[in-house]
Amino acid sequence: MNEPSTRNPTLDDVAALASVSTATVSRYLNNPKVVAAATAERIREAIAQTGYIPNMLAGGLASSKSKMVSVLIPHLTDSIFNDTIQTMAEELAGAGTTVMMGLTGVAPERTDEMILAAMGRRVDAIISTAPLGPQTRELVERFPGLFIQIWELPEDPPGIAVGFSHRDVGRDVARFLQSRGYRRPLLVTAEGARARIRSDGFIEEWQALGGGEVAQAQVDIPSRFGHARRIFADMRRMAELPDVVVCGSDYLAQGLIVEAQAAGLRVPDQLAVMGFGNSALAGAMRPTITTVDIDGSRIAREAIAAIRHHATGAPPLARSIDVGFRLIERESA
Amino acid sequence: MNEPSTRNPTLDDVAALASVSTATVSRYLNNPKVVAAATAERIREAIAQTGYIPNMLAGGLASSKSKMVSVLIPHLTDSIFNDTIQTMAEELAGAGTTVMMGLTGVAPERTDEMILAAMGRRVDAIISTAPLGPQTRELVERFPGLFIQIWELPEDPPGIAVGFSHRDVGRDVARFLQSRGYRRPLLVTAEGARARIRSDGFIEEWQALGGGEVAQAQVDIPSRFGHARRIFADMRRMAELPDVVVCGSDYLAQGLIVEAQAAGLRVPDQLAVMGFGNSALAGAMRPTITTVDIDGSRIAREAIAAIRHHATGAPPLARSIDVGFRLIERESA
DNA sequence: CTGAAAGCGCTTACAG
DNA sequence: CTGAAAGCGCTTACAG
Repeated sequence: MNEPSTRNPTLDDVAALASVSTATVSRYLNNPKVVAAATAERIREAIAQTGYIPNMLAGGLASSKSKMVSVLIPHLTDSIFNDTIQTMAEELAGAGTTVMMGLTGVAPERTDEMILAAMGRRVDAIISTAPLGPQTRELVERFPGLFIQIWELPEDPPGIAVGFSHRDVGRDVARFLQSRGYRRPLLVTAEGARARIRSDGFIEEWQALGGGEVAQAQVDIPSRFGHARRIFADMRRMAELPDVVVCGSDYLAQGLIVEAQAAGLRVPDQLAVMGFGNSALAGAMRPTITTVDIDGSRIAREAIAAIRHHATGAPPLARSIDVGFRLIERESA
Repeated sequence: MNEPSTRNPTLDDVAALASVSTATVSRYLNNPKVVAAATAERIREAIAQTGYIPNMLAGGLASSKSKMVSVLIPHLTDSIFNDTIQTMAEELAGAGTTVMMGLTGVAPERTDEMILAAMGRRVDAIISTAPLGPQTRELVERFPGLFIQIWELPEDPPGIAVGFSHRDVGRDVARFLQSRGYRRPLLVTAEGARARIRSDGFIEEWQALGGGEVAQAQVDIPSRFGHARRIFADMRRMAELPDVVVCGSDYLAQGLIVEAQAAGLRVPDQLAVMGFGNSALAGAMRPTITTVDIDGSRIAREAIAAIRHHATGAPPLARSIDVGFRLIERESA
């Protein structure tokens, strides 16, 4: 039961105990069906007896497949990406691949650092939610694995992209709100390229449809519940109150509903609120929040499918995968 | 400018270009001050020219220091651990260490899998929020790195523990609520060992202080905003309405406030609500949420300090680090 | 301050 | 189906 155990058992120990070569043990580990049943049995026993745990650093070095994937997100708290990451981590873990998490924050140089770190670990893929600057792009071009940009669809992605059109989201929301009869929207935009594109899309369509001026307010990224107090306070100082507030996240939308109600306004009658992301709370809030559903799990699954496809050596099936979005009408707008 | 670049540049390429041995380049990379200034300069240039990115798989294998840390949490969404993970990832990244994220879910066997994966990658430390079963414990005992259990303080942790006493939290909350004059608490407990210990502490103290029966309700883990509807509906069917609901998270507390208000109850006058975790929304909600603050960032920093200390080869300074907690009185209870 | 060389623990053609 | 052997790209005593 108790080995001398001064050091970790290695492949050699297992091979010796099973009276086979290390090559055979390695094959058993990576592709069990190529070894004879009787041999496999002996190896299995030897592994159990030694308590062998394969050293994936060595394996990765020898095979130049690290079975690691780097996932880059700006932050964790109130993150709209959580479903994507969660699905990613779960599905990959099932396949023996682990997720290396990189928090890029808002500063673009952090993204470069994290990509460098990922490349240093020879990850099989980098999945990034961060829009790339020109410098980062150069770096990524040298990455031998698969680079997947998610949650947006740039014109000319360095690797492949899995996401949806933020401009179309903005447009659809504009069309929806006008058809509902709203006339004085307030657009609360977080810093960041994607939010800006949604806003542009909104304004474009809003005015193309004959809508008037669009009021705007800024919050820092990510747009959170806590932003609502200031936004609402500022709003009350406007010459004319907006009739609908378009938020960059369901969290902020929730915050605005709370503020409005605390001030005695009925939602949506006196103030409508629209969210983004369809997080779980959107359907559970009172009133339930009208929002835009993004299938974050599907983004993860498409990314993983692309990674698996890439692993076969085949060229990508598509450079851009559009998972679309769905406007969900509920009570708040 | 454009190398032939059929393969990644290696240490050898850099060494050759700088006319030094690979040993010297390696030293420059890991401990720059031991190489002569002039040599360092040549190496720096060679690195820039080749675009060399060190292969940390090889480095880790040779040095048996992977510069990776595995962080195990049950899930990402609405997670009370987000601050801890965020701080951890940020501080470690600054030191060139990366975080390998393991989502253990609720099933204990997933935890074992993730620990095995971490050991296979020869991580320097495993930081886990999951309470350990006997089987896992055996596994952990063989882990040569530092095992850190966080968010709780078990009697006899396999490595070290950084957390606080959940029992004391329960007791303090009981004492606080009785002193505030509440008499009919409803305890909403999530599944999971820690929540149970807080509940036990609460009930113990509540009754020691002469309080009567404590009503209880169950939710699955983690306790979320969305649980509130059912809990509130069930509550209304109780013979006598509770006067305070003690929640396992601020999210659930928020949900109950929303439900109560939607039903026309004033919080806290007709129904008080108490949260747990002091997430950002607790201070921003209306009414603001009375809760228990856990300094998640500090837990991360203490864990990192322990890892650094461990790296020097010294024995741990303490097996248990209690970061405490703070009851924060706000408006909701 | 620097170099030659062994070694870390695997994988993978190649040959049988 | 299996083995011998080279090689993956680093680090680190050891010696100078």
